[in-house]
Amino acid sequence: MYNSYTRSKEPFQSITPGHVGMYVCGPTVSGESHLGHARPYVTFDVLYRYLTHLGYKVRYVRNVTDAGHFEEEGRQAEDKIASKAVLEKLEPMELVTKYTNLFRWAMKQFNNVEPSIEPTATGHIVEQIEMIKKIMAEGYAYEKNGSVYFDVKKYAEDFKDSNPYGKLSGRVLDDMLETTRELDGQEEKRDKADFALWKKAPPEHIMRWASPWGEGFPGWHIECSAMSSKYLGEEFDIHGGGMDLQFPHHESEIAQSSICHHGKLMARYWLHNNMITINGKKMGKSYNNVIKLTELFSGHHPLLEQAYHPMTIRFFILQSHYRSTLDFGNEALQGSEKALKRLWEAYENLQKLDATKFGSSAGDAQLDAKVNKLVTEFAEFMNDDLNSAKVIANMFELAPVINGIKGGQIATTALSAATITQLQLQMKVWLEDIFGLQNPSAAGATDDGKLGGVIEVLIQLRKEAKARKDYQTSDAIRNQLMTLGIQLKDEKDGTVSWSM
RNA sequence: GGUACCGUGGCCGAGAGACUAGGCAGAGCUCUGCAAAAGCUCGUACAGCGGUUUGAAUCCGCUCGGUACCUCCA
Repeated sequence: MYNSYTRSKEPFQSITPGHVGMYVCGPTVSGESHLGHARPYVTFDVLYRYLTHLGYKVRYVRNVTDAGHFEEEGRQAEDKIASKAVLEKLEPMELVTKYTNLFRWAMKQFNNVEPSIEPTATGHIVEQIEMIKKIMAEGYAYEKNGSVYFDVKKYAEDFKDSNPYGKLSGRVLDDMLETTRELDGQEEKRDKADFALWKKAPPEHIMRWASPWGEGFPGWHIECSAMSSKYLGEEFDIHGGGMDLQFPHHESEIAQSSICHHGKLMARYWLHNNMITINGKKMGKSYNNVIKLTELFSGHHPLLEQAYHPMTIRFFILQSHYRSTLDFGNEALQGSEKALKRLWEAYENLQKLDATKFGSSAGDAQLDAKVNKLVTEFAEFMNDDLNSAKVIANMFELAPVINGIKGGQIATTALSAATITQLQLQMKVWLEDIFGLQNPSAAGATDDGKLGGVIEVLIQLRKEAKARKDYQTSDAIRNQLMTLGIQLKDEKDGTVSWSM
């Protein structure tokens, strides 16, 4: 896997054989998650699933940033209606709970496995304060007016041989000191590059805790250092997150942790996913171009031509490499939607094949070898820096073979029973277990399969109409179901299948 | 301004010195009562200009265009 820290691909080797500790930076729950947030959590979910599949016991920690300096989105607009705003004022924890729940709901829609631990920043104020105290005791932080800042310059000098400041993000401290920028609280810092460990809370600030330095709240970076070491130890295997977190967030984490843990580098492998873009621009709050996940699922957004199923999004993400930017577009998403549908139907066709009907040897040795090669390559591609795009490309090369067997264009004697069995197994493992994909057209779980029963009745009626050559009736049934989004297909063997 | 990165056929997107990536859309054909689905076939792309090389989309240089980070950010 590609390690951002060393800027090279490295073979993965866990610190403790058989075990993996993985920390992924979670969301800031001051507002609703958007499409951009889907990428890291799908990407690292697949990594988690893959490592688990490989037999590792993985402890996956993904934090929830629910403390800090933020206001509810849209609040400013509401403030214009001043009197109303007072009445509708939300308790900070209420706000944070609302968006945390919404985030978890969205993760479930994506079929992301729940992390082993999902620690919240507010639940670890004590740990963060302790860590700040330690950094101060070591002489790498100073207090000013109730806020505590990290002394980057001192760290950079003392740790230049172990974990040099700027190594992860490719930054030169001297260059950074030259950038002029007016920032809040800048005048309190000894140096522009310093960052806050603890911030004094102004009277109107919604979240505040008591600390040795007065009432305030933790700086953004300290939570990850504190919580990762608490649950994964001073050194763990994988640290993941979006590329935009590389600096200053991850750089700061490294610095804080190095001081508290005797110069140990907190994580061995640093993985960063690239951004989802929209018209070539990063999707982000500050660009005013976000599409929230709820909007994506419902289709209610001016940029959306239709609603998109969470599995379409998941598949869309997996069709590209995680370190490339991925450009959003209706045409692209619709392409993914159709592609996934076709792939999934091929997969279902495959699982319906009866392996015992295949011979012990392959009638078409060349095709048989090709199939085996394509399947073997799944792991090869995934082992090369998680290239899910290539794995999926192989699956699409297998689809015509599967459909060909079903459709009769390929003889059942062409492939050996062993190959079919292997194909069935591996497709299941990769599609469902590792990629975490699900049938995108599955009927809602609520109808208990009643819909299927109803459709079977209609299929039977249509069959009878067809038998007496009453094509008007049979076509009417088919067409009317089609307008409801249910498609009937007359199969070659006389049966009728349907999909949504 | 500093530091990286990117520019692939109508769209999305792999690849990275010689090999058809793949998907969607489009065209033709086969099967079919019709349709859909499925299968088969097709497009021969790598920003531009130079250079290195037997050979470059892939390496080097320049030009043009774009993005990200340097501030909260997935």
